[in-house]
Amino acid sequence: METEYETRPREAIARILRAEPRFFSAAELCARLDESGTPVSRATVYRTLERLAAKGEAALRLNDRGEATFMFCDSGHHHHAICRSCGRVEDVACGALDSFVDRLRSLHGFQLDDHSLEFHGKCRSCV
Amino acid sequence: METEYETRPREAIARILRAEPRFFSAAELCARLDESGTPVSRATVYRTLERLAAKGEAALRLNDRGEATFMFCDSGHHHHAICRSCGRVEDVACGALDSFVDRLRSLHGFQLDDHSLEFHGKCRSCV
DNA sequence: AAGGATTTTGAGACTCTGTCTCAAAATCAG
DNA sequence: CTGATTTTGAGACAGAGTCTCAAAATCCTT
Ligand SMILES: [Zn+2]
Ligand SMILES: [Zn+2]
Ligand SMILES: [Zn+2]
Ligand SMILES: [Zn+2]
Repeated sequence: METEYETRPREAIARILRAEPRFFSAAELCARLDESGTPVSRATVYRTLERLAAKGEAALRLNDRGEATFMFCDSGHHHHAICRSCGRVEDVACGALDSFVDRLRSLHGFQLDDHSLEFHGKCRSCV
Repeated sequence: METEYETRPREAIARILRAEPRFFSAAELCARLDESGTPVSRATVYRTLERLAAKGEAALRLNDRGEATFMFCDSGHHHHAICRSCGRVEDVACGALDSFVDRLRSLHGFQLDDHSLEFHGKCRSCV
């Protein structure tokens, strides 16, 4: 068998991710965990995040420095609008990309099977 | 004054980038340069790519491992369709994102000022 | 509540990407 | 050719992420 254990490190990480709708880097999480009195090793932070992402419970995003960041997130297909100043993330339903798909197929013979779309700006409280 | 010199390393890098419409990582370029008999140090490869990107002559893209990759590219705003198997890139004009912009503003009070959009699939010769 | 099979963790070594330094080499104008 | 200026390369360095393996935690069974 392959049972899953509920452990203190995993709960501490989930608690931080649950608290804010924004992406956290592994380093950020380590710092937060240290502050909150339940330190967790880097290895475990990475393992836990990877596990959450694999289960579809967290979204993985590379920030502009190429660092992996994670956020709790619905599993269905959608996109994100990220606030430049506070990092807050709004989910955005996908749609209206059909024109791109059509154009690419007819113009270049390109067969699309995926896309990534992300918005940047200022959220209501940061404008 | 601040003159720009034409040097062998810069020309060798430009020659490789010009040859294929796809993104190259610094490591890839170093390997190619070694093979082609005009080795260039990593430092110089990075400096040259950074310089090209700053001048708007090359596009910077983080691949799925967070590594910086570069490609010669028009400077105006547009997007890319990238072939999963051969890496070939087709430029795609931007458009049809107005519905997203409207929805975000009215629904969340989010003030958009930028976006990134990328397509993945198989190009004509790889289907 | 104790024992034991199984899963998880942490410390630290390690790899890899990318940056920085500075003396040596290349470029170019005069 | 000479000399001022720019560029390069070797290697030290920093930071993200991976890996190992013994020790610790979890949970099931008795
Ligand atoms: Zn989301
Ligand atoms: Zn979508
Ligand atoms: Zn382009
Ligand atoms: Zn666009």
